[in-house]
Amino acid sequence: MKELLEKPDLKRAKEALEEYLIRDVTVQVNGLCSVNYKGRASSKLDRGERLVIKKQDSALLVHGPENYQPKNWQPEVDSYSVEVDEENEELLLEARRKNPDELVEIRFEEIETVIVTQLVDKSDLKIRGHEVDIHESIEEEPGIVEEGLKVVEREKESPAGFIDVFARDKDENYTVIEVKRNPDYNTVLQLQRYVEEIEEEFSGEIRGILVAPKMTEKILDYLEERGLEFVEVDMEDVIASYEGVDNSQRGLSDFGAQYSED
Amino acid sequence: MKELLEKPDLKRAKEALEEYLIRDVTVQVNGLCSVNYKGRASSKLDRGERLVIKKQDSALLVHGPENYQPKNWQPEVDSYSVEVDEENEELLLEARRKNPDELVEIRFEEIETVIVTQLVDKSDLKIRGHEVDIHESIEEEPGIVEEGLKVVEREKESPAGFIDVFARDKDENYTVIEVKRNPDYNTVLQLQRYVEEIEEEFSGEIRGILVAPKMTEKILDYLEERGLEFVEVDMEDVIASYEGVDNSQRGLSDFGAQYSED
DNA sequence: TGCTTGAGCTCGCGA
DNA sequence: TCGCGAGGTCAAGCA
Repeated sequence: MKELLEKPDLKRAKEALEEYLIRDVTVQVNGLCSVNYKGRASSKLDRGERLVIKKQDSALLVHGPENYQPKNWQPEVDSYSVEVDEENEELLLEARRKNPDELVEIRFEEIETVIVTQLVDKSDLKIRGHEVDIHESIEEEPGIVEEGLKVVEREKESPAGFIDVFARDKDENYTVIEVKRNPDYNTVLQLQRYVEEIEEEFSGEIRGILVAPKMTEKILDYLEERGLEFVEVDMEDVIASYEGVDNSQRGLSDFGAQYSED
Repeated sequence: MKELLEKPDLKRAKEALEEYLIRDVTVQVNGLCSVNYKGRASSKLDRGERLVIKKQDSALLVHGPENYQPKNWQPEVDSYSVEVDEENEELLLEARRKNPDELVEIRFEEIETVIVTQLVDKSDLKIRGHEVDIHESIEEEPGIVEEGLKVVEREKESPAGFIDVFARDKDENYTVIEVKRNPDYNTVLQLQRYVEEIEEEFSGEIRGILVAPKMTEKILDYLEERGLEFVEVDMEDVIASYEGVDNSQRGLSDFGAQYSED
């Protein structure tokens, strides 16, 4: 923690905010305030006790006592300014933003606490079932797509672009695999282009498989008209195989131990 | 403020959380934690310093150092549980939810601060520029759409549905006004139907005006092909006229006073 | 309760 | 930089 102020007067709060709002820290302010927003729409929030958060990328959140969503916000702020109006006994915090041109004004009458921290979070949210994860799962466990499949190359370059997974099936046929979470007509055309490229390179019958967690009837027709195939991956399979990917990063010796902890 | 703990040990933190998570208070926890989510999807958030907020309606937010949106969340939680694992020296906070069946697990290794407040906020966010507000603005100030326009009826019933605003222009021509924030092809067809209905009822040339804050080229063509018109309302105009609507609710005698307070 | 639609959507990807 | 699509979308209105 960098700083913690309890019931600071507005001048003291202003000093802290001026110092920390522009720095790469997270600031939490609890206090009685009213809020005005003007920009893409316009909103007015009457006085009430709220939690105001400035994040390290300058995003601003004004949270009321309820709801998942903030009452008022600014995804990224270009410039902050802080003023104390001694006459009205209020602290005015302005968060301006261009493109779109927006302004959030927060008028504090009382400030309960100011907390300044620097959050360190190198990890990223790994949502499983996303495209890149399906790739990894297929590389790790090609049996998800088809028994006997052996991955030759991943992200293989071709004149038409990068091929998600390039493999050979149990009969040694070259196979192009395209992975999409939400396949559409364009996905089919792209896969077709890849197959044509590979047919030129390897001069033979090349299979093309679209791998996705879901499929529509129309796109399936479109796919089959072009001699291409579809394999549905169950999200559960992908997640299950992904557990292994996660743990394999820790080295094989303690793989069993890690796994049994779950 | 109800309570503020600085660097509590996990047992002390558990006591506080058990007491306050289920009560109608807002709890902010800064600490080093990892998060698992399983439900509609599945996600894993490796250890990192985060801001965890439990709001008064039991909503849960896990904020990282960046972005407007939380890394992980639960809009409303059915039940919380808190356990301390003394062996692993961690505090496990579970937020369960049914319909959909979801679970967020937060494992704290260190807790920097726990802040408990009760936020009181009776005001509501009034977003202006929404459809209903544009209606009100037009009724209040028809000049926004066109000079000399007089409103005859609002929400006029017709066999094709309710007409947003029914008016006469400065030449006494009947005019059908359809208001949409995000107009599409269907909006055009609806307006056309209204105009046709009114033409039957009043047997004459009827104007149809689509009023919206934005418009695309294609929909504009579609509109004009049908002899209909488009008026762009600037959000600023709507908001400006709306100030009057707001204040008029207070009664005329103190209108000036209220207005000058802004 | 379930479905549909809008959102100050936000966010990320690709052209 | 802009446009398009996805989201654990969320949230409100309505059948």
